[in-house]
Amino acid sequence: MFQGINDLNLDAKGRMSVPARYRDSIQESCDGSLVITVDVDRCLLIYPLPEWEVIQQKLMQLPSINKQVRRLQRLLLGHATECEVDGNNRILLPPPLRNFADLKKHAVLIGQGNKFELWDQDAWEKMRERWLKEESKLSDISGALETLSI
Amino acid sequence: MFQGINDLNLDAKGRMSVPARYRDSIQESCDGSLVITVDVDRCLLIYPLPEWEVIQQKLMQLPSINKQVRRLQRLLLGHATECEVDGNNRILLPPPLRNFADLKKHAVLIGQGNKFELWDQDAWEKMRERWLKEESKLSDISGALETLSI
DNA sequence: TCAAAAAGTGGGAAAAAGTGGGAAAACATG
DNA sequence: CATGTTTTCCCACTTTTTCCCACTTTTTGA
Repeated sequence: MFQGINDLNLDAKGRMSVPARYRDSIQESCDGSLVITVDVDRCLLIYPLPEWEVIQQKLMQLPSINKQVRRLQRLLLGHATECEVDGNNRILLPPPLRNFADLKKHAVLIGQGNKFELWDQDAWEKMRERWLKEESKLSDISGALETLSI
Repeated sequence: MFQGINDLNLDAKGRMSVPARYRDSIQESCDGSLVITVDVDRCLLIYPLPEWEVIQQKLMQLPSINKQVRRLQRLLLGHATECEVDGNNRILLPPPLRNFADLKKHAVLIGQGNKFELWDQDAWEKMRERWLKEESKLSDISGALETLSI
């Protein structure tokens, strides 16, 4: 179960060091084998390999005659790349994915349950500001959130 | 059950000392394991670990295809960070969270039942003034508040 | 009012994490 | 097949984090 936010720096070679607090958990769940792919919000998604395999199955079972499905398959399956954590607890981000998410030096890694999201720092902060503004404008919530008490 | 308001100072390393009156209760309910996350009002929320786990379950069971749900998950799960009370009864606030709530030296800790809220002092005072003004303008209340008797 | 205890605060040293970069290996190119 | 480029692996240095000690201030109770 991944959660929490981490500011981090990519080095000149495009490597990202895995925050210490997730190391044991990653080692245990996938022995350092991760799968990185893209998200429609222009960030990267990082799954432990076994978790990814579940998602992959689900995606492939969808009816690919459907345009929206086909698009999602192209994005997620098409960009999925397996990466290993190296001896210094870093992962090398493949250049095409790095470009997709517009990752420069400053990045943000966010735990999201079964996966991580990796954002360019500027992009993340802008997005977050937008959400907070929209959230505070909503005078009322609807649907699934109506009974949520935090 | 946490209640009450406390002025407190963060030290240069971003540590906050836990007010003496909550210590026993925190020790008992979670053995010093707390989870800190963010609130849409730009303060931090501090839960005893077992309390947080309930919230976490609720959040993860929501349909993440829903935009508003996804946003809430990103904010709450995405920022949730486990922290331990140290030997001197302090907790170290992670820098990304400290920045989010714009916490400087002077802060305010507010008991809110199953959790605490932690505000920057200036932000808290401004916010409170605003609420009081708005409240006095509203001639009537609606919805969930209609049957409340205080 | 004073002394003892508790709470709050500052800061230093050891350990861990993060970072840069070089050399060897693998790959690609003419 | 030789040469130049990229990739991978690993070493070593720097920075950050963690843990703990000690001092100051506040509270408590006699």
